[in-house]
Amino acid sequence: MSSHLLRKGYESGEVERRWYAYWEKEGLFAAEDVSDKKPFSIVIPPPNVTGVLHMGHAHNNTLQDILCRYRRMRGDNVLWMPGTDHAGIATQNVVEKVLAKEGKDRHSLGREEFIKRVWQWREEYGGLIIKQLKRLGASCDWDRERFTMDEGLSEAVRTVFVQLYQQGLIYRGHYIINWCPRCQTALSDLEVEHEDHNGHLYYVRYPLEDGKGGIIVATTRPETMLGDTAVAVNPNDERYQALKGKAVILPLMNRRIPIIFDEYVDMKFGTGALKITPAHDPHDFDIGQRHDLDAIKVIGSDGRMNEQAGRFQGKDRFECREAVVEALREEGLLEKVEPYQHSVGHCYRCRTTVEPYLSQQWFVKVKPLAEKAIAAVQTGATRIIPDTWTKTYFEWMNNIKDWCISRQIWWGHRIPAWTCETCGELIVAMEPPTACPACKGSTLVQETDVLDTWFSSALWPFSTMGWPDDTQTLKTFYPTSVLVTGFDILFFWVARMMMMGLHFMKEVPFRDVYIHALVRDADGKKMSKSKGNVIDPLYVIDAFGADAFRFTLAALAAQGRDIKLSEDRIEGYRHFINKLWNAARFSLMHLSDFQPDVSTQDARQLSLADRWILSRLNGVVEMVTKGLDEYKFNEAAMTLYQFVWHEFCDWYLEIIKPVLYGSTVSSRDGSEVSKPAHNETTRFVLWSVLNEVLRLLHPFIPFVTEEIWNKLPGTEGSIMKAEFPAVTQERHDPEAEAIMNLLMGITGGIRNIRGEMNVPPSMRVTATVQSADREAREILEAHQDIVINLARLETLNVTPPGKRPPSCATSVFGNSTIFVSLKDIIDFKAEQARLNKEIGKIIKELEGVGKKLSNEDFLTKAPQAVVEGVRAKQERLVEKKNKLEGQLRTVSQLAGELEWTKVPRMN
RNA sequence: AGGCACGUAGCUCAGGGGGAGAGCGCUACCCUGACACGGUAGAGGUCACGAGUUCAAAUCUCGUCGUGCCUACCA
Repeated sequence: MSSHLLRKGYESGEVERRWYAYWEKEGLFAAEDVSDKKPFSIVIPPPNVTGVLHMGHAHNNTLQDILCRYRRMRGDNVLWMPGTDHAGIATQNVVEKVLAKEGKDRHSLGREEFIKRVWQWREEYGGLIIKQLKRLGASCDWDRERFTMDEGLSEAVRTVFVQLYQQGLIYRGHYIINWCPRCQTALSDLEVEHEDHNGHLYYVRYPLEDGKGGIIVATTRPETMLGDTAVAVNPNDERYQALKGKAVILPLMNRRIPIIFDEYVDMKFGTGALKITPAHDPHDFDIGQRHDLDAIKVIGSDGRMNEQAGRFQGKDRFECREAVVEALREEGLLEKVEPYQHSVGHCYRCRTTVEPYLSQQWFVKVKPLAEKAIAAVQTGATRIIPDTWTKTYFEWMNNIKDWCISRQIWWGHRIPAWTCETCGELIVAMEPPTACPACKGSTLVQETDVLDTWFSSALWPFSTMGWPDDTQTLKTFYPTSVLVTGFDILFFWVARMMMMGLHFMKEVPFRDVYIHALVRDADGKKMSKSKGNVIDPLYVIDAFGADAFRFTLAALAAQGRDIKLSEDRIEGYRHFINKLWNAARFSLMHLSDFQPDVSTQDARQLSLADRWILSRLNGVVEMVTKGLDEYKFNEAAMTLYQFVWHEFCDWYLEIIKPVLYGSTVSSRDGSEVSKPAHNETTRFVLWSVLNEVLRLLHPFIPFVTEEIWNKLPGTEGSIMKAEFPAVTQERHDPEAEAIMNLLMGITGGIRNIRGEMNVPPSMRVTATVQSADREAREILEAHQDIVINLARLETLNVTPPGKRPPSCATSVFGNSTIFVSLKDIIDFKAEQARLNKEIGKIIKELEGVGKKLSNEDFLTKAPQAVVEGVRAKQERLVEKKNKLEGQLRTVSQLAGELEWTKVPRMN
């Protein structure tokens, strides 16, 4: 028998590379477009091409991989569709930075040339994250990898755009949008991140035109006053009734602007008078529309004051604020300044303060689309898990506003719209038109804007499968089974996929949406490069192995709570991988010449331990299956951890060692009895439990399980092709579990005494178990080997209740009293203390039980079974207490007698 | 401002109306022929606080405090 089947410690690096290459080569990740098998599909949340793998990706993809591997083993036809996202703004920024280093910018290159450079960049660096996903073990069908800028996906984008336009669900118009002066583009509402900001509330006096006093307005942005075209008050505001039909002179600009009356104005805020800047505030814009006011833009697209700003032209908007305030102060029009906290929007890409900006943009009218998306979740066509996110989803969907989809950047899907130079006709079409349908003019200029990246992402579940063609892939795999994603893109992405999927496929894009937690650092802070608290997944994989990393993520993935990740945790789970490795190493030492098909099942004579471990395994299969089916990854992972470490290793392997080694044990009368080498059954059980454990664990820790699997006799091919274990009712064996519980309890009692009384592990002692229960006695006698072996006994005596053996420490388990003979080494004082502690615990428990049983209401109203249970417990406790107190009396007496003697104590 | 989570052992967290759990850490003893990335035993908790429902509350309800997060057009 070779003891070198496995190395002493598991070394992940080489194993991972070898098996991943093998899986890919064998095409084990491939989905079948046509198959009799049940389809199971997931589309990957496409990472940015510019991205590098971070903890969020690692977590997200680990969960998806677990599901996919599990489903494959369950016999499903699994499609895990991979790909990346073109990430318009982010990618453009990255390439612009590269250009900047060369002393160029995109404008000097020109649009076409710039886009060429982006593609070049993508060829060179864009695949990085895909390689990193492979390191993690992701079993995506890589032959189907997609990119949102691919020809096929671009066609899908154009198709959707044209159809929505024709249906009146896309429109173009002048509105206030969020503008990033640095990125030089419009942003959607979602791309603006609000942050509280300590600013000021400035009170400014606008003199009345007739010179009779003035009106004071309050504002946080005095620089916008340069573009004011009115002052508004509430029509119900008593204070301002006299101002009807009047006008004020706008300070610094000396422009006459009217006082208007609008219900929007809050009488309780500030002075109840609101300055109106239709070109630089969304609400002012609405008010301006209602009152037919001019919209004067005073801030340019670069964030600097323009020619409309008079003497402030050229100043940055924040410099201008200071200057305006100063000028007002000089003119005596600044009434007061109060500190004021308000939230300010920032660009999600570059953190620049966003400017509300009036410009022509394209929008999707989302209300009609949202209605269907809401209904789909209400009817359960799509489930959101955990359910708590359903409410958030509805909340947002019900208050949804039109989506600004045009971006003034170059990298992205160019909007398929053309304007006729001759007559101004707007043409939206799949292909570039050759002539204007209105005037037949041929000078047509294409829209320069591109679409929001999320517009193409919204089509991902069907565009990746070949839509708008009616492909076999779509027939087989749409709707997808589940979408696994973080809540941070619930609105950005999930909600929009729901809308687009329902509209164009007439079917939800996914049956389930599993929303997982965010990975944070050990202190619960969001990981970010600027904070410097990121843990690089690649570093983790190198240091601890992909399996340890994956298992950690799964084990910590409790629904609805963030994951606080630290290296210590990962190290802890690496120990688990190592434990499994060594359990396998041990098993393989005894299985090297084992032929599972030869030791036929019908000849099996299962021992108690065999029956027990198989019964427990059966329970584990049930729990793991349930856990995975309900997305309770942590429960499945922890069940396996517990079973492998504590039941399989700590108990089963320890119990069968003597059988496997064929060693001798002492029988009750002291004679040596040699264990027959009939260990074929044991070997069979050992083999099958390990075999099944590997299959159960494979979705979580694919590499190490594959490595061991291939060393295990009687297995063929990849573990990926093995069946996921199924519950087998015949293995369920409550009797074996009950018997083992007794044996483990008695063993535990003896070990407790040994530990507490400081008996050296090397010393074998004699134990006596007294029990009035004949069945318990028979069990103990029949299985004394187990207790003798695991409690390190010289001898185990089993008798009916009787005289107390001398020089003993005592413990009680069930209705058995355990005596451990400590001849010459017993320290009566220590034993007294130990018994007192033990009795103290029981008294505490009895108090609680007693209180219940003396409560008349409990006895009459609680279910009969519960009352019986408590009664039985009380009886057990009283009996145990009596026994221990008897022992305490004896020991105290002995301790008193020996007071003068120096009792040797083992330390 | 509103909404949603969460306060359980020193730390990180499971659990979720009738016996307070795990991992890590800690203490003691052990290199026993798979594993010291190990073994055995042990210490440690008014389950945030206050009320309510109930025979019974860590668990359900309400409130308070604290901590996160999300959504908000009141300048």
